[in-house]
Amino acid sequence: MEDGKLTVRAVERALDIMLCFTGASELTLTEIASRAQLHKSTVHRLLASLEGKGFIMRDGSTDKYRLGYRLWELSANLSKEGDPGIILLPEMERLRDQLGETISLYVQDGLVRVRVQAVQSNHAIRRVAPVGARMPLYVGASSKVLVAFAEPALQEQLLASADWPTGLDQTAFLQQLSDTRRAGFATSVEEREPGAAAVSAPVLDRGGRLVAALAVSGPANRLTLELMQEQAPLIVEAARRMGTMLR
Amino acid sequence: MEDGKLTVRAVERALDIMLCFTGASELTLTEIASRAQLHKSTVHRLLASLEGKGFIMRDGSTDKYRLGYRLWELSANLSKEGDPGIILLPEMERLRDQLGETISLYVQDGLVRVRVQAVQSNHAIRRVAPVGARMPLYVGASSKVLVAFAEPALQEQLLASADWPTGLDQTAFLQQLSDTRRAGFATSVEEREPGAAAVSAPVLDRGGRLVAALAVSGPANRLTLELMQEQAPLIVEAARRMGTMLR
DNA sequence: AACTGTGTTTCATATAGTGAAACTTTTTTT
DNA sequence: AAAAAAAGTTTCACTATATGAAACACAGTT
Repeated sequence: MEDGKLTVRAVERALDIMLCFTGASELTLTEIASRAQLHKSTVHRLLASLEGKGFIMRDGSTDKYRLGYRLWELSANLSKEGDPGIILLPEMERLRDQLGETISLYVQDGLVRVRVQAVQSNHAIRRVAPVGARMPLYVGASSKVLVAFAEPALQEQLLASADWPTGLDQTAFLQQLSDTRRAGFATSVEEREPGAAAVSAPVLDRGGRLVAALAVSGPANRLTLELMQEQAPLIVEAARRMGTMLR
Repeated sequence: MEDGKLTVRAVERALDIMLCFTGASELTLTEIASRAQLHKSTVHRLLASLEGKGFIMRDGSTDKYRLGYRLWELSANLSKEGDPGIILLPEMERLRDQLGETISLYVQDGLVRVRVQAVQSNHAIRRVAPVGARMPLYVGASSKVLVAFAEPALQEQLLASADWPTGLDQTAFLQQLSDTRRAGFATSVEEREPGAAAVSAPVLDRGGRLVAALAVSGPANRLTLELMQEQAPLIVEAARRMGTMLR
């Protein structure tokens, strides 16, 4: 073909089908066909293969397709001691106790970020509600970290996206990315949410690949820019330590 | 071919390659080829496809292949609020507080089970070490649950396995599976570990599919058979509630 | 330098995946 | 209830496409 890659089309299509489920919990065959730009019968065959190995399953009542638990089983292989979301929790709790603010962990997914783990500043009860929340990659400290340390292709994709907010300056954004790479962390004050501020540092695996962004967030009147600059080394260090826990 | 399934061979092979990583964190191309019974060049092409989509990555220093973080991202789609290992934690903590014993969550993976989450009876510090531990599917309360409620194919595979322990009666094992299905839970006393006992109940998703086994374990002198029978309904109910939290 | 072990690329071959269309089942509309 | 529309599934001829042998590169050993 035209691209120089030595690759298997059927496999890429099957993986694309799984990627269709980012943001959508269940899809019908025709929805998948339309999203992945494939013919119904092709999708049907690929789904049968995915389902047979447990990567896709069907909802008993709605008969729609959804991701299978095999993915969870395999993701337990990503860190030394099992599920990364679990293994990174103690370090996040330690940081929360140290700084007294809410700690979040984000991963990039397409052109959004997903909060995969969080511990609240409130010491009493763990608020699990916001885990799973999806936010744009355009604004916020963690977005800057996730884009700045990602592969360059993501930046281009993001800037070229049709969803880029009108009135958001791309040159300034690029400058912020460059600042983030140099400093090793990013801050944001009332970018995504009025009255909120955050500091964020990258969690890199042993190969130096970006895995997630660790963020400390709180009310802007408490988390001043000065305080965040001061606390940044602690957050960078915690993120570094979390990286070493991954395989 | 001989089986009636309409499926795509290349895709099944690619998925098999990912499944090679259960128990092994990193593998070389030739190791994968040998495990999956495929030719080097086939594996190479399939790996290139998997790597391109982030399902496989290469370790920077050793150059070996390992699973990619895309799997973790996708597994966040499996429960309503993100990573299942995280979302199920509060319910496990509640049960621990109620019964005062260690609570574990196991998923089946090939012919072993993996502890994907645990909360210790010790209230002070969460002991994260045993998460990720792998145990045989032949013995223990959770093994019985995982096999009893799995698809019948697993039972056959397990009984036919070359690793079946000599001196372990298959008829008795099948009887225990049948008892487990009828009762809705399983117990074990000093089966896997001397001096230890456990009760286990299945976590089923809304479609009734087995996802995991929830287990309460402790010293056999405290967890008598009578006490476990008495506590079983609580564990069954907690496992049921956990199932409803999954998508 | 010869050697075993990796990972990678090339290339002829026919297998194996493809998509149009036919067919069945389910859901919606009349 | 009947008709129509949509979703899911299977069949099948075709050739595009994945395959594996072999050859190539590129380490690390001896």
